[in-house]
Amino acid sequence: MTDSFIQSIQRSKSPESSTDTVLSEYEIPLVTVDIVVFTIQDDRLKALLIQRKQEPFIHMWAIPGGFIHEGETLEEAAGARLQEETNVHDIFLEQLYAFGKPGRDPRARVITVAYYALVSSSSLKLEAHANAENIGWHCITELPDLAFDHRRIVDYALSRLKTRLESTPIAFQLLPEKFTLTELQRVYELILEKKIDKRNFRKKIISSGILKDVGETKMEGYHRPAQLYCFSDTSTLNANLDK
Amino acid sequence: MTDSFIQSIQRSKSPESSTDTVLSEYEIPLVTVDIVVFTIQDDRLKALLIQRKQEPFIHMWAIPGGFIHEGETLEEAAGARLQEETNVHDIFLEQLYAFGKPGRDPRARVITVAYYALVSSSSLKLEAHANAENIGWHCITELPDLAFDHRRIVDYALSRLKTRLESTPIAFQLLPEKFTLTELQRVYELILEKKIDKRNFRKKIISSGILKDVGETKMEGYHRPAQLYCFSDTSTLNANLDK
DNA sequence: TCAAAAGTGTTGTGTGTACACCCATGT
DNA sequence: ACATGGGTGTACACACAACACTTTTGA
Repeated sequence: MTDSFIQSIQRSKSPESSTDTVLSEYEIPLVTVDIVVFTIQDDRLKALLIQRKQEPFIHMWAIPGGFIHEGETLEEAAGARLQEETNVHDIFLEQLYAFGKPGRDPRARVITVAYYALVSSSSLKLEAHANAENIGWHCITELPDLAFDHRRIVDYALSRLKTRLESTPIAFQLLPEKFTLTELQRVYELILEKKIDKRNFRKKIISSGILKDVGETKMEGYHRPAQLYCFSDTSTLNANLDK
Repeated sequence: MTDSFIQSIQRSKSPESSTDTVLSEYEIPLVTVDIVVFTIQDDRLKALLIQRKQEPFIHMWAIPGGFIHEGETLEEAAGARLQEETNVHDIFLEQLYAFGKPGRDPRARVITVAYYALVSSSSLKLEAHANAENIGWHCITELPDLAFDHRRIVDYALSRLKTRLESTPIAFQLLPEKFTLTELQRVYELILEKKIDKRNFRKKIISSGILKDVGETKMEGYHRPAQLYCFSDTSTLNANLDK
């Protein structure tokens, strides 16, 4: 995807050149989308990374992404490239920021529109049958060195996720449809990286009215079972401005 | 700028075609920057518009913008295109959002990275010697029909401006270096479109510590002169993530 | 009966809001 | 002396933070 497309552009547009900044002659920047995918797995907040098989940054890890195809909106492109590389689909996406500093891709002028995505811990079994072998979840506290400016993009995605979590109820995107209040609180604690008081948390969440008590309980271990809740209003979450 | 460049691209890349979607054959979207420039003038919040001289949307109003040149960061491009069209320079810029829905420009696939800018009412004498005749400030409550998806961009810029104003002290960018508390309060009222209590406003601003009392006063009319203040810390405002 | 997590209330502190009068100035 | 906007303090409501014990279950 990204790599082979850049190579084909380089071949078709400038066959005599083999250097880095081939496309800058045309003054037409290329545009990609890159996606920081978050999930919660094994009680850790993790991001999805793919190990590169080509230069530049060969063998380094990168976030998934690729070029925008004809007829796609930016958000559709982000969803489609993600599905091609990971098989996850129909997930929460929000545009983060456009990164376009000259030199961020050594081959050409590439502007990327970065997104972040949240996937439920229950739906993430779907990944790992991608084309590449080396694709995996990495704890955000222990990321390897990343290709391009992807470290900066991940850092910004994380900071956006934190602020969003304090203003809108997006935590549900990281949980299965039915969840306990303790599980929900754990999502907040992992993202905000701080302990939260159980009583205050429950009071705030319940009084906000965004939860529905599904009449069921969940047993886990040898102790009192927990009430299951679901999110009541998914319609308010879409923040896509470009449709 | 945008128009002549698209025309030259169309000529050079596809001389036999004279239709709208010339560049989509190459699947390479073009990238522009567009800027919503706000100021306060005559006790109104206004945005800068330029009347188009070409198709499409000829004679309609649009926000300033243009293509990204070689070697420019996105923010530099926004500042440069703005200066070329308006002569304002060194102003506050913040990236808003990337708009890239297919069809938003009928000629070609164009993705725009939108910015908003704030200019001081004292520095805005500089405009109006631009190349075009029809460039001017329009009250945000009485905008004409805008070209492309510019109305949506302006609306989003305004909503971003409101939320930024409640979280960070950017109002100073719309005022001269020295200002009175009443002038500052008026900026808040015009942007947030609501009356603010004078005592509560002054309490909050003063206790936040972001203002410095310059020892001077300002006389205006036949009444008690007002204290002048300036903003104490301009270093915390830059939100550019791409540098 | 024990272990382990679920569930529940009260009190203090700080932040935002509502509200009315005196002050300094030029004419 | 008056008209005009500049400048100030207090009381109430509400949101947030701190904090400890009882309940339910399976083993």
